[in-house]
Amino acid sequence: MPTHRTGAAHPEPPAGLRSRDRILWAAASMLGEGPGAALSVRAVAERARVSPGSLRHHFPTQRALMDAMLPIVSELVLPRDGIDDASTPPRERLLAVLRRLLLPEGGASLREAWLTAHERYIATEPSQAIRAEYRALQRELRRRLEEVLATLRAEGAVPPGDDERRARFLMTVVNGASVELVMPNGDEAMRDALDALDVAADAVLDGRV
Amino acid sequence: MPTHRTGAAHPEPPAGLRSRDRILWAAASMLGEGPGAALSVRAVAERARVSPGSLRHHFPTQRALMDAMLPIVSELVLPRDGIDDASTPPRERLLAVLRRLLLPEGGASLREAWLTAHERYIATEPSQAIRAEYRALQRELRRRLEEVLATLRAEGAVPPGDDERRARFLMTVVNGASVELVMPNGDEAMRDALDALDVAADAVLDGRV
DNA sequence: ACCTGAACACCGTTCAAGT
DNA sequence: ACCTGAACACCGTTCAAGT
Repeated sequence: MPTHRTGAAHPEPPAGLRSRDRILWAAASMLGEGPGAALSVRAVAERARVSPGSLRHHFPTQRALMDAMLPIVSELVLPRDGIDDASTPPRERLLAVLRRLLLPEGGASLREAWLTAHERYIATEPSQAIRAEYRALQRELRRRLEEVLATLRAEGAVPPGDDERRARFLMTVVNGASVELVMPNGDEAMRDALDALDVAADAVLDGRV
Repeated sequence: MPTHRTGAAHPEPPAGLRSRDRILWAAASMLGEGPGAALSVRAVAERARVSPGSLRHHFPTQRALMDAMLPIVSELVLPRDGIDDASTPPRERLLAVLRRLLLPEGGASLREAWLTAHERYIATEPSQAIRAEYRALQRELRRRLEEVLATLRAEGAVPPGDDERRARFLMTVVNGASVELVMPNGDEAMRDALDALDVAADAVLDGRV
């Protein structure tokens, strides 16, 4: 029985794209085709009209390709900021903050961030200074989250309550979602992570926390 | 360069075991060896002193083998104590399950567990088999969580709703709390982690999710 | 029924060779 | 620097053939 590789009806990369961008385009178009679209080297390379070797030249490992895709995907999913923009609903503004906490700024790789954090804070017994550094960082992030909650509370979008506790809870959920993104979950990981943020945001906005 | 298959020092299956049980024994012993031990057909078959074909005869798919392993593994991690004991309040029972998910059984170190998970799933590019293993394990844990939710729902302690979504959310919170326990937070970390579980459990029990 | 081992269609990665 | 395509060492699965 012949293979399914009939050469038919593959979407073609837009003309004028450089090889590297054709690869990103191909991977994006395949991710967009829903779960089950395996991002295999050969499948992506074929759609990008590029050899496997060329793909490997631009993205030395399959993981590197995935890491390069994350910012692109999240850019499509993430709304713009505007935390003080009272014209956008409070829920959207809170979610935007949580999503930005979840995904590193500037297209940095989430996996890189985890490798660094692991090395620095877990693998080797952290020194007193490093412990302090970590805690200061966490405190700052929580402080900013509390600010956002205070803003929303001033608008009446969040009922009175313990903002610090709420912020801690939201941080925990963000951390959990982050773990699940860096673990070898499937293409549905991003959807699940964002869904967890939705649930947490709703719990806070409804004064359930 | 020669392969690593030196034929050396593989643990031998206990004598007198039937072929099917040798396979389960081999898979269990490999899971117990920590990172890098992929549950591939050939590796398991070799350790079980059985051909790949024979393995496939007893377990028609790799997924079937994993499914046969999971109850064994998850029983070690998540013993189902008094989940059906209706004399203790539902909230306490749910919290007990979440806390057992948070903390490794048998006094094992949470940090050890993280080091292993990091090594196995993040640091080195996980193979297809290891990815599948991780996802199967997560699926099994979530399934057990759904069972608990269904039990509580049958008692009227949890309003009707999407139990799978709730289970996913609870897993995310547990993961987040776990990260915060292993990170160099202060002595308040345990209090905060347990508090996050409280918040999440309340959100679910109140039908807020 | 149980088991063997070769074969098939994949996979990610490496690499000598071209431009 | 960029790209090719073959080759390597895996993977899960199938299957004719044996007992």
